Amino acid sequence: MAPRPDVSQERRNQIIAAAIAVFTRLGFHEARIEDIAKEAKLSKGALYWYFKSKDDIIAAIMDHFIGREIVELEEALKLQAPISEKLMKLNGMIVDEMQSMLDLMPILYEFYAAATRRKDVRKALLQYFRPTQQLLSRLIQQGLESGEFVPVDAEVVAVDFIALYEGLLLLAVLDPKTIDLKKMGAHGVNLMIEGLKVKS
Amino acid sequence: MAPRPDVSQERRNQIIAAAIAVFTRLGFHEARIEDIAKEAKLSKGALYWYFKSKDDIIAAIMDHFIGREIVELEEALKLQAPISEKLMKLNGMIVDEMQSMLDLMPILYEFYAAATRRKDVRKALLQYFRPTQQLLSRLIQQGLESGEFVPVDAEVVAVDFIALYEGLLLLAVLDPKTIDLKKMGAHGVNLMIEGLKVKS
Amino acid sequence: MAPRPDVSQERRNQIIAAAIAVFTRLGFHEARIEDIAKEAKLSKGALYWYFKSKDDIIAAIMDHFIGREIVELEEALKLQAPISEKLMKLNGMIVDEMQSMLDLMPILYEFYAAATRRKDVRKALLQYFRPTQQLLSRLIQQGLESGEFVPVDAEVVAVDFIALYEGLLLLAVLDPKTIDLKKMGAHGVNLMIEGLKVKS
Amino acid sequence: MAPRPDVSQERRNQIIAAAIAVFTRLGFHEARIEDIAKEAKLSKGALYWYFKSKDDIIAAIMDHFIGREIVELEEALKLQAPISEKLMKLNGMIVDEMQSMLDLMPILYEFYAAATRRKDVRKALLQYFRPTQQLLSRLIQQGLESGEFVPVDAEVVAVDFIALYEGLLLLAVLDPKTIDLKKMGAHGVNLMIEGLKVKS
DNA sequence: CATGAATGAGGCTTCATTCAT
DNA sequence: GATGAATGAAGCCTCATTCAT
Repeated sequence: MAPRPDVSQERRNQIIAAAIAVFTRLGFHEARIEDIAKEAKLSKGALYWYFKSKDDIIAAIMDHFIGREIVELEEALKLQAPISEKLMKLNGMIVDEMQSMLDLMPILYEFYAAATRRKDVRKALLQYFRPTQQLLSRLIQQGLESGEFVPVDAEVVAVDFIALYEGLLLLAVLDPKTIDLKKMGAHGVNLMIEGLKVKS
Repeated sequence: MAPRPDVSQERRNQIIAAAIAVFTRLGFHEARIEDIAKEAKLSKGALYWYFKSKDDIIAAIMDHFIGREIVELEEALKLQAPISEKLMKLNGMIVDEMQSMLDLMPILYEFYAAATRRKDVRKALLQYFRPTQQLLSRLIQQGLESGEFVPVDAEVVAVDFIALYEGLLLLAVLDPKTIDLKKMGAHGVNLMIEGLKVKS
Repeated sequence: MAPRPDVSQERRNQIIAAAIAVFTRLGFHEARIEDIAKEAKLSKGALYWYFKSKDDIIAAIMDHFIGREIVELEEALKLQAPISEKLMKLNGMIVDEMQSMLDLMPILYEFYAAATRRKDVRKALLQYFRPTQQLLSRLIQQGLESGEFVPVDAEVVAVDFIALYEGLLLLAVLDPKTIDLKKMGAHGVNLMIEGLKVKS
Repeated sequence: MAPRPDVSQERRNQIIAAAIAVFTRLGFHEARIEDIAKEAKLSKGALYWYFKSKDDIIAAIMDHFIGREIVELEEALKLQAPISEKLMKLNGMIVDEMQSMLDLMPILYEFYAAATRRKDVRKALLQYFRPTQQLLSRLIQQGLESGEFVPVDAEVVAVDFIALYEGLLLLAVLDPKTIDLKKMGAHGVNLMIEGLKVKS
């Protein structure tokens, strides 16, 4: 009588979660469909009920990454404070988010590797960075206009910020013992912001 | 001391070169031993004469990357100039080298992805960064000691520099049209150096 | 005696019809149970409610073929006319029926192929031919007895007639543009009948 | 020193032969690549060294069928005898050949089934019949021109002959005990030839 | 040293069949 | 009766690796 509730979205999420876990552990190539099925506590066939292929699962994960919301970051712009402080605050938030993404780096790096060869992956990843970059860019632009910062190309500096974050993330992956994302991020960003400030 | 360059070494290099070309084009997983053999104008059997396995070829490529010399960089330290200028100079050299590595990024990123799961790869890659990092670190240290720079943790700043470079490299891979490695690298480094300088 | 046409029988027919359509389009192997279900506007589960398996559906189709009545053909024997004319008339009816079976040839040929390996299928198909063959045989026998035909083995000639029909059907499938079943059937049968007639 | 002789043609034939044996036994669908490999005393991989896919093997078998030579049949035309005798002789040869093809009927009928859905298969099979048909047609045409036969459409009669043969082949497959290809073929052809002759 | 035919384990995927709802 | 999500056995095919020549 009661129509069975549509479980398909739930299943898809369940499979995506399992796939992320397995891909993280083994990488795209080493991970077997069977492994993902087991992790999801489903049969192989069930996976193919919800996804067309292994690649389709990977694509769904990519979307899952890209689709992250970053609304909270917007808040940083609304504070009443010097731009440099806003930037530091924003930086802190970004680093916090990165910290939380450390576990996903194995997958993210597979995407980066794929991006070197596939335009669609490049595009998707760029979308991933764009919101943050635009936020930074706007903020820096504000600093320029308010006279707080020396005249620079806001876009370029925004890219430099992102680059710093991304680079630290990579180094943190390679050497988590030595690299303290938070500390080193703050340090680097601080330097850049100091460099931006007009010398009084 | 130097390994005598017998035929064997020549063949190995020939194979490594072919493997790099093919892996760059296709990635580790998509590349077939057959493809590498063809690229090297050898038979599959010949490859197995010189390398134990596909993984062995990959490992050799890794060594090939790591083993690159960076002696020229050392020169930067010997100039007679303000540290900030030396740093800028060094930066330029590093960026130039990176520029030349852009083609190898597909392989490098596969290594990064592997590094997230394999300690040996992590170690090897760290070795790759270490010399540059130490060079930067020493230079910054000099700046501190000479009073040219504000007191900072030289190690940390060196890492921030490397991170900036690495991050730009990633972004350049994703969006080569927009990202001008040289310009943006100079910009970012310049900001940091400005931030380092003691305000007069 | 007649099986009461309950819902069950109706559903079975519905499924058989769908299966014939799909098998015609795709063949036994390429056709999926899912395809048949869709064609029948039923669910896969429903199909399994009425049939034990895919093979069971195929078997039912086989029965469906075999069970076709050919009562009308019997009429041909009752005409008052020379046997040769009766034969021509019968031939026309057979060819007309074949014409109408052209659409089912894809399935019929799958059965023929199966017949080469399965005795039960062979038996069933023979039953399919037998009535027509017996009809022909009886008619020819009449011709012999009436002295209208030269002495021949009626059974053998009946088989030759059937063979001619079947052969034309095959050729019509392979080359419908060129093969005019009706015309060529009439032509061949006419020749044989002429050959049967006693030369005056 | 001695270059290894090229075994590829040999291997292909070996595989084709094995495939014919297995397909005859099991049919295209039921036959496993593994079965063919075992029959050919090769590994699965070896099959794929010489053929791209299972379908490729089937296509090669098709070609193998089509490629049969029928030169000997041509001889029948050169005899100095009445056309009707030549036709009987030709008939005998065709039936003999068919007799020898009985074992291949399981495969041939799979092709026929496929032909109902695939134009390329139809074309190939038509090529298979064409030479024989043309031979028959020419012979009948001779009979017409010499006044030995009543005026008929030689093409049509040739098709009827072929149809008779094919039909008998089918019936022989279904009921080998009853159907004597040779006898019934001779009988039917004889009737038709009698029908062709001008009544003296 | 070099070749390339041969091997066979193992992956992805399909789909007939089942069964909880 | 009917549904369609779920199962899992089994097939085709790939490709790293071996080895006779």
